[in-house]
Amino acid sequence: MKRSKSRAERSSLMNVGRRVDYAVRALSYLAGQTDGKILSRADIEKSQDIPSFYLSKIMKDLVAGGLVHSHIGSKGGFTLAKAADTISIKEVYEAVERRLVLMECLEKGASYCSYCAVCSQRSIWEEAQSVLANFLAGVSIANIADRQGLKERLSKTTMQKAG
Amino acid sequence: MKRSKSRAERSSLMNVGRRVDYAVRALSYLAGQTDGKILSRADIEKSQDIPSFYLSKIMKDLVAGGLVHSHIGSKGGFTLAKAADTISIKEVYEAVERRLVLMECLEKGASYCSYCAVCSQRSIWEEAQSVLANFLAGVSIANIADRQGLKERLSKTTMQKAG
DNA sequence: ACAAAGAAGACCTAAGGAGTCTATATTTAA
DNA sequence: TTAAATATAGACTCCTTAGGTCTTCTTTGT
Repeated sequence: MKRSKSRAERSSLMNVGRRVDYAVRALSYLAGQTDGKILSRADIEKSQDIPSFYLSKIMKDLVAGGLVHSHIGSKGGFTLAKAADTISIKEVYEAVERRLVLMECLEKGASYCSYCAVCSQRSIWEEAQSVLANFLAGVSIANIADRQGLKERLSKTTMQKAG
Repeated sequence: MKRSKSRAERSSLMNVGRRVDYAVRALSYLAGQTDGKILSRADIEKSQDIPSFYLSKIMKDLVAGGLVHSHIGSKGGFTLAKAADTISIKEVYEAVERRLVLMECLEKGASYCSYCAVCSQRSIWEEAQSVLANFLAGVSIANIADRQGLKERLSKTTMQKAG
């Protein structure tokens, strides 16, 4: 019974691409709402210039990761599941991509590289990884949403797209 | 006149894959030689369990990056171009992959994301990137080659492959 | 009942990573 | 002078993935 690989089984390399970008923007936008207002996918997509429908896959991961709540049905949408200052960028990355791992051998061990047991590179990447992970664990969505008054700019201009 | 994209123009995302792994192993192996002995591609490939011919593309990048010297012709091969303790892992990464950049917007700016000017995520990834880059700039091939006596193990056992 | 949402997942395209191989230029050794 | 050994350069394949689009089903508010 063949089944497609889940996200977690796939390549475990660092990839900070559009998914992460969109996820952070969506979460920041939700964080900027007053009294936990429910926002629909289409609303978020429009305000953040995210391609139509693409966000649905990302929000699903954020829901599964416990970062947002979804509200099904008419007038439904999304809200943050916890305070913005308790959502770290590391969490976001891991929710929408995969565990934060720099090199495959760090997850797969000898099944990836038979020299694993005597490898002197391994500890280097392990350290590099934790340096990075610790940094990202220390930055929250609130840090981003508040930074330089982004919240105000967002609500005032509705982020009109630059030329 | 169409030409294929150079490595530098391609996706600029972090990718610590086989290329980097092989490059580090090859350099460590060269570092472990006495009196700058010349080693052929095939020799390095065998000793480090790197797929046949694959190393040629990697060594080309390391030569271009000034990390190794090549010696063409019979009895030719490769030697380090500078002392192992002056070759950082960051240099190696950038020689065989691309500039160390976590998120595309950090290189491409507004051509990647039109919100670049008001983006509050940007500085986060910028900081994360420099945290990582600084760490990798502080680790050298010599650190890896010497670590836990790898040099001795390599020369003694010629790295017999595990089961 | 109906409309407005999310959930789930199929589908497509382009690009990139990994690996293989061949033709050519260059150098050493016999 | 010739043959062997070697790097150089690049074509080529295979497969996976990122990004994006769309459709169908289910749930919910009015």
